[in-house]
Amino acid sequence: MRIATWNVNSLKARLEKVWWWLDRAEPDVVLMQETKLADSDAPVAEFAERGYELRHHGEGRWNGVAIASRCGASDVVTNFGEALRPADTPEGDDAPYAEARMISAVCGGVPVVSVYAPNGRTVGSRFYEAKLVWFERLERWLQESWDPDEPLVLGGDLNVAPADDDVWDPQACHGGTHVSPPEREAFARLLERGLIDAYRLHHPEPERYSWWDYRAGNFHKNYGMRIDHVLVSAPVVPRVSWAEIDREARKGKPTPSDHAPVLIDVDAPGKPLDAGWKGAADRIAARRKR
DNA sequence: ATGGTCGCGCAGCGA
Repeated sequence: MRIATWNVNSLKARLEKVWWWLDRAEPDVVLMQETKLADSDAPVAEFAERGYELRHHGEGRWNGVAIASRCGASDVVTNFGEALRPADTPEGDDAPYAEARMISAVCGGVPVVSVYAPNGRTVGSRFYEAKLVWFERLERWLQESWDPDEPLVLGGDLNVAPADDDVWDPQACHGGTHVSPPEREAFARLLERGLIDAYRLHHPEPERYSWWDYRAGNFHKNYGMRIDHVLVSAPVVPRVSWAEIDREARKGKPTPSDHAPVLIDVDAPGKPLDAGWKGAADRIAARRKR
């Protein structure tokens, strides 16, 4: 079973790219973020034509998460099992319930979760504080709804680069969001709880990113961050046969998302996929000199 | 290396 997570940066704008990528990677389950759609606008029929059941949770315009699965999607939970609250809800503990950032389902016998952590904007802002509160809510949901001895695959845009190897230039990123100690501690607590970074398990090498700013040719210089993650529980670890970040999906036309999909194969390996990292280092080094 | 680009939606904000 091939499971991917992909911040698509508008599912509506990305639809043609998504169809291309489904053909390319043949994933069984795709955890999506930033669909920017209301549930009523989710392209359920279009996914069904391609053999995927689409489960969507969003209000439109911002945020929005979804799960597309060709091996079933049962027991759907949205927003940590809470009702979405109006966006003008007072700040503080209500922040995790104001935006559509979490959906889970059981696909092919495996519980999967698609999450989109708040960006945080700037360290110390109320948006940053809300990001940390959101991580606390995620932790509590995990504690209440999952036994670490049970299978779980949690994927999404966590908006945290867990280590300095996960950013193109730690000095340049220092002081910003995604790398601050409290954010990294929130990520580390997920690992302490029993989740394992499946990509890192298979790829210890540095300079592997999942997001690159659209601007300034950052993708072509590989100035990025590894902020999209697939975390798996201990029972799943020995079943993960392969992991990749498909940087090919960040290229070309139609316009790509600013994020690349992160994929794992659970049990039997899926279709072979050249994610385009081999030889990229030399080409990138040449570009940086220009 | 706080923006040179996107998406949304029609001005300017969020990422």
